[in-house]
Amino acid sequence: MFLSTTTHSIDAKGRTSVPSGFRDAIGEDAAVFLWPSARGAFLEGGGKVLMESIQREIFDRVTDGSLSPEDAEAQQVMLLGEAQRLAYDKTGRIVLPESLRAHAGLSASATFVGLGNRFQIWEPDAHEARKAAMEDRVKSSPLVMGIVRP
Amino acid sequence: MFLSTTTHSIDAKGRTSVPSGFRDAIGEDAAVFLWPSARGAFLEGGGKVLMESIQREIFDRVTDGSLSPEDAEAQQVMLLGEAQRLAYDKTGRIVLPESLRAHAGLSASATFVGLGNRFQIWEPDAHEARKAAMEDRVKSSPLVMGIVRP
DNA sequence: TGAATTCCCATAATATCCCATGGATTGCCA
DNA sequence: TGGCAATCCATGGGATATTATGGGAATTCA
Repeated sequence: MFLSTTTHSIDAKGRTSVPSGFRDAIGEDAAVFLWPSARGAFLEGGGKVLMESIQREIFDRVTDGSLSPEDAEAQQVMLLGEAQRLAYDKTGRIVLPESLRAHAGLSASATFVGLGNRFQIWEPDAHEARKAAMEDRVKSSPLVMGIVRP
Repeated sequence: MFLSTTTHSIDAKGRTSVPSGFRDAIGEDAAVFLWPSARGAFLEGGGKVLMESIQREIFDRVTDGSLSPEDAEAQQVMLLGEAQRLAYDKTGRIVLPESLRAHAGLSASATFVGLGNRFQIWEPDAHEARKAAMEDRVKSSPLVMGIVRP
């Protein structure tokens, strides 16, 4: 499970460390999958399990009729087509390709945000701003804590 | 799994490199299978596994009645009949036959787009245009990233 | 024999590996 | 429970391996 938020530096070679907790969550296949979010200037990602779920969910939704074949292909192009598999080395680092860095406006450092089955990568300042917005929203949203099924 | 989008040059001999990530996804049988798409000016393709799935799916759909024998034969003629098996050499290159290059309008370079279990090959500019259209479609499409079933 | 195709080698750029370091945390034991 | 040692983690830098691609030699086919 991808949890907590940490910021790591991006060195001259474009390398950054995948948080060690994230690596534990990924397991066997020592790689993260990243793609530019269609919803904003940040990256979305996960492990092999997530990519396979996404692939299957798109397929299943075409089968059950909740997604047209055209929409499905659009999703595949923008998500699978834009995603990259980045294997990390023994020290847990990946090289962030220039295209991904550009999409998220990353330069000196990157903030990894765990969201359970997936995670996001933000430019640190952008994440601060977005977190403030999220905080307000939580205050006016239905209570989640306390009604979680045991 | 076929992922990400990369553009490779086509040299004077008609050669182009199969993206290294695609070669990893293909495995043992060092070859790609390509055919002209019936849906537009691009090529569709995959590995041996994909071809076998397609063959089986056509068969199964005739068996369960969701495809008439006549439609099945049409699919076979246009897909299996037009497909070519292209083995890549030690450096990972294939020669794109003239007929395929013509169908997709390829000249100096080719854009490989990974879509999970299969991929497409586009003329780079055509792919740019198509991607822009897909982006719009994704924004108004029912599937929202971030709610993928765990 | 000529044209096309396949094979092999060369190269530059890039990505990956490996070792090293310092800081922080954890564990251990008196 | 204080403090020392061991471990883990993030990160820097140099060495090594891969990748994409060009060009020439060898082979095949008609």
